[in-house]
Amino acid sequence: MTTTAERRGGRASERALADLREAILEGELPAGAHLGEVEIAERLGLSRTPVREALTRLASEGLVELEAHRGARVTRFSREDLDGIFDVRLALEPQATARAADHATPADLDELEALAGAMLAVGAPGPEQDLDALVDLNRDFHARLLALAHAPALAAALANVVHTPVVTRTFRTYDPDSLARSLAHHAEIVAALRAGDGDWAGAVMRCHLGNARAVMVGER
Amino acid sequence: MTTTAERRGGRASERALADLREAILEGELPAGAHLGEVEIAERLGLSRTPVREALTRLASEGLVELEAHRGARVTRFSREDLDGIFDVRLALEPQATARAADHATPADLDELEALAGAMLAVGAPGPEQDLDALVDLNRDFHARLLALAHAPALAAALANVVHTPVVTRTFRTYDPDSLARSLAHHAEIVAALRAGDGDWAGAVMRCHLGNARAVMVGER
DNA sequence: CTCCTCGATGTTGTACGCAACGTAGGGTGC
DNA sequence: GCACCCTACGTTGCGTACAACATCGAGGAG
Repeated sequence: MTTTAERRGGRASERALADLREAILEGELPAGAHLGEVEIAERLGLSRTPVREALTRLASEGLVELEAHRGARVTRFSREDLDGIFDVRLALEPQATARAADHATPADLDELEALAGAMLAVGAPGPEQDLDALVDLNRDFHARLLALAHAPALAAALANVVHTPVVTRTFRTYDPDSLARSLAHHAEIVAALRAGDGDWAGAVMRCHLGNARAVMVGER
Repeated sequence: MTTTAERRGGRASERALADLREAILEGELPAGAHLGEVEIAERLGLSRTPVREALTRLASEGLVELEAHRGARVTRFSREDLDGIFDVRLALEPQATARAADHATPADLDELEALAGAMLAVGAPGPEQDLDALVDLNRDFHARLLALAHAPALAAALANVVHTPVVTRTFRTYDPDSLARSLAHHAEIVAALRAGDGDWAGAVMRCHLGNARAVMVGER
């Protein structure tokens, strides 16, 4: 969501960026892994140039760390880092959610509700449960919500720090109760937006983040 | 303050980044100006490669916009953009200021006080007034304050969006009363921190930003 | 045996060259 | 006279080659 820089490089550069990001977020490239430019270039069938550009961007997003003449490493997120990220989210996302109430059209709300519904269906305990699908749906939901706020600076601040995917990489760490709460929050946010009550929506988002923080960061 | 990515490229790349950033913030490269890679490369006596890397980073910071096969342009900030930036600052900087109260040592406070004092001296009306020096002092003050919060994620979120220098490019737009208030706020923040009162310090920062917003954005 | 120095090796940093893409201008057809 | 197409130009995107730097290992001196 580096809005403008994202659509550079018709093909290769963008592909390298997307592939690397996915590999990191998917856990395929574990935290602390060394990323050699040639290694990645060969792996993707590209030259070093676009790979280098992709690494530069990932570094500015904070997903990798660059050390001069020593290559790049996948960033290691400590418990404190994660906690700090939740501080930022709590400072910004409720506000964004509240603003979404002023801009959301009925069509927008229908889409959000569909996502929330899908998450409830996919996340319900039982043999049909698919926690991986949940990750994508969740990402979509939050992204759309953020877009509805019509606050580009706010969205940029979040995008460049939160690494939502890192934080929301998996729902497997959620215990059943927390997961149920999380899914219910999405639906409640839509309800609040439908009611045009930004304060309510923002409050739900705060609950949502508090719940997530407890799961991911643990005891404070 | 892209902490890790900043110290890449022993010489040329970093130089290009710094020079370009300064040129943009100084107004030497006006908003909307077209930035050709070869043009900049020749101007700095470098190859296109480091220039290209610098442009990529500036784009991810939001200072320039990249259009595929069409080059880079200096970002144009609208009034709404500026307003949105202040929303982010108001959401994050008071919190950071409050946290600084927990970490600041007497030595830190002395340095902050020195900066605040220098600003009062340099900013006082009269023949000695130097509004340009004020910009650097102000940048220093806010940067140190942010560092004292010990909240890297928060600092990163701000750095990647606020472009403090863009916002604080000049104090010439301040009327005498607003300027006096602004300078007094710095001193009051130090006082609040010395008292160990994070809430107070955060409140002053909110005032500080509200005052600045009124000057820079105008009527809401 | 330990420490220091020096070389070998692999990496990143930079420069340059070619190809692809977008744009603007002139020319032609209607 | 106007609209459309086609060509020529300038730009960026990518690949490759070379140079600079950092690290690690071996060898020798103390």
